Amino acid sequence: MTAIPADSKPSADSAETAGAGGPAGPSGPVLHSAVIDWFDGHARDLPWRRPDAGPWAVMVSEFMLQQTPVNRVLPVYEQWLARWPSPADLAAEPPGEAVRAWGRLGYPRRALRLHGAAVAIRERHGGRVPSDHAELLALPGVGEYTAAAVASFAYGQRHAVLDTNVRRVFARAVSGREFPPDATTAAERKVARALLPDDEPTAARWAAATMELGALVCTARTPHCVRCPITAQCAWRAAGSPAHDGPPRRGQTYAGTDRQVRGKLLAVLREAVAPVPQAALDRVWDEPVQRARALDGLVADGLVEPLDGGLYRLPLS
DNA sequence: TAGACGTGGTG
DNA sequence: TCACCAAGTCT
Repeated sequence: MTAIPADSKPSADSAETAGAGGPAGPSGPVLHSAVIDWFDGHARDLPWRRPDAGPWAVMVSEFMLQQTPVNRVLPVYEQWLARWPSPADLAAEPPGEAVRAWGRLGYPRRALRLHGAAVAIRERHGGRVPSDHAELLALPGVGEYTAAAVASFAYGQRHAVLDTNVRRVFARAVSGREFPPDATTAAERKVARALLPDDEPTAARWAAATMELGALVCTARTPHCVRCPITAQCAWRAAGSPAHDGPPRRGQTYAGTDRQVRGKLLAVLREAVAPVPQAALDRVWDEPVQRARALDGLVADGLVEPLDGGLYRLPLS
């Protein structure tokens, strides 16, 4: 079976779409149908995908899902939207409340940025999550992926949505490699654009479907090719599923790092209802230089507010 | 552009 | 057990 060509034309090219199994390989629409039909039968019932989930709910989910598994997001997401059903509701509270409600999701700067995005939405967009990609991109915490995801999932627009799942699916199916490059490349964007269905609703469906395929089937550790709807067209399979070559992929160290210390410090402040004395923070880490550096970093990031008398709390502004 | 930035589940 | 991994963004 012919693998998906890296230079696939958009499906508008009727000459190519007409002949299934033509010389250029599988046509776009065939590929789209295979993945989207699979999605129709296997998509998880996630709250941010339900009809009652508006743009704000989608945006909240996208922030929380950055580098964070679905299962850990679910309970925090539910509480968050119950407490702050609109951007204005969140914007009306201090940023520290967002950090507190973030709980142990990790990367708490996301909470600060989501709060900042809510403020910006109130100030610049009349309290409505913007639908324009450039306006989304201008919000704090919204990068290339999140802007495309919100525009696509919340507003049904046509955007190349390149998250780690989609990048892995394309790396395998199109490029014949086990893993994508460390950082998103122009070549990956080109592939994603080329494979994007022409009409908006189908493109939005395709974006969600390819993400789900990567999350459930074309997984990083042990891909379930037997259950894959496009296994017959996968370049990586066709090549015999070669192992990743080249330099080892960047690992994440954590134990003993500033990140760990920051996490411990912030955990104390999240649980506290009143300003916390320095001494209480000193207990979480015994190495004073690293501890001070971590605390300074949290203050510099706006995650912690220092008060007079050696007291600290989550930020009121 | 490489590295910082949390946390916890898992093979 | 312990690296690896999870819907990235920012500098």
